[in-house]
Amino acid sequence: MALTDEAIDKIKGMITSGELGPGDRLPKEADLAERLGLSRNSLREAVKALSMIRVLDVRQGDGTYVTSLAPDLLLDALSFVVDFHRDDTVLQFLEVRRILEPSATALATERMPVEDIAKLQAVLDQLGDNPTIEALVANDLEFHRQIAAGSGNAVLCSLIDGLSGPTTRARIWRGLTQEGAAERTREQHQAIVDAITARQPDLARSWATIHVAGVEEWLRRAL
Amino acid sequence: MALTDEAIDKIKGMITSGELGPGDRLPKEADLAERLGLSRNSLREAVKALSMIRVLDVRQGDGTYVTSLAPDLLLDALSFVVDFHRDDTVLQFLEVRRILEPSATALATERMPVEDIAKLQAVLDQLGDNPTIEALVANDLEFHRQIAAGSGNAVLCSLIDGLSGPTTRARIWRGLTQEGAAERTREQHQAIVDAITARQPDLARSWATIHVAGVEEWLRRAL
DNA sequence: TCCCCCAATACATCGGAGGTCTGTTGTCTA
DNA sequence: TAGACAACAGACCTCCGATGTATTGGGGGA
Repeated sequence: MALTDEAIDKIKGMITSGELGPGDRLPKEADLAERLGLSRNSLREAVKALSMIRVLDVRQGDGTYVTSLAPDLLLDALSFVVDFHRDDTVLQFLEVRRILEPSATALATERMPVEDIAKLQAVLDQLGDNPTIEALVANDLEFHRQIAAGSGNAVLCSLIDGLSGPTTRARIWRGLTQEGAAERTREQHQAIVDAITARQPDLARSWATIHVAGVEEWLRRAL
Repeated sequence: MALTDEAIDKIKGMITSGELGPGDRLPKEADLAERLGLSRNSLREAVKALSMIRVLDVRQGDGTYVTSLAPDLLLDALSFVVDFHRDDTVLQFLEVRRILEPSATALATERMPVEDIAKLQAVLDQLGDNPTIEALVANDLEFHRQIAAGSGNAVLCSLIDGLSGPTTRARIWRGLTQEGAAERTREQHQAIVDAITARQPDLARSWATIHVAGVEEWLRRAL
């Protein structure tokens, strides 16, 4: 195994063993390099890799710290990864979303406080009459994010959020190529909010399924 | 933005733009560094980060290549990330598993070829009478991996695989075996295989739900 | 024709130097 | 005394040049 990978494992070990907790500061580069028995350059590669996946937070002029290790932070890296995928695998991501999103919506129906439901409605309302494609997509993203957050499960939330990345592009194309899509999306979003407001999980789940399946079906035909 | 991060973005751009495809070889370090306008050391940090998440594959003495970019490769990094989580967030991961695994099992029930079902049964059979914890963990991992693979969705498969990393699983098993849950798990595994063999998706889904929920419930009590 | 050796290639690792950013401290002024 | 400014030290950022090491492919010998 390469020296750098070893260093990564050792730092990982320092964290998982509890020697380093969230928010703790690492020894300075030179000291840590000496302790791990490698050069600063090699150590920096290890630290860079760990900061990429949000495990470490390096601040120039200050020091290197362990992040909060919150699930949403760590799963953030997911969206970076899915960016690399080409159109043919996007369908698989969408299939997974069709599994996750309905469940998240059902959970949100049960757990979401009334005031958050109001915020959800507000998101829908703030969309004007003739929004741009970008505004539509941004609004859609925000809508689904709030529902995912309403599930009360940070892991589920950021997973859905991350998976939505690659499908975003697809939605933009959809908006460009399919005229009635925007209006239908709005209707479905409203139906989901209504179901949540009425506290009917199975109805909310069904609408969410239909909503995602609609995008999926369109994409399947388009490819 | 740091120079290294810029380099990461540029390399990412070279791939997403199609200039570099899966399997392609990158220019050698010195050339690429010059082209991107930075030193070799800084470039190496960028390459290291990208190879961490399996986007690049560096081979000493040969060169640096773009990987296949297959979903399973890229989501592999997930298990690394999951390892950092402590017991309190593991519950959230398990909750997500309880959403994904039943659906994957149901999909596998419909799509899995007969010979793969036989292999699945073989996995269960090859476990002896008094297995070690390591054997249990490995067997459990293999069982669920084969089912996930049977769903025919690589993204779903590696997501499930990554969500309960070996570390997490081992930790859970260590606790479970102390309560003699090994036998119950084996029965549930068998029930899942039976349902798949009978091609009854709803039954398979239910067993999978029960199976995951059992672990989840135990963990909830243990914390 | 086959096999072994070696030179070329490319990544791995190292140590040091100069630059830049940040937080702190000490001083000056109102 | 309170606030603002300047100097300082600590820590990361970037680069350079050199040496070590693994892989590959070609040339020479049997």
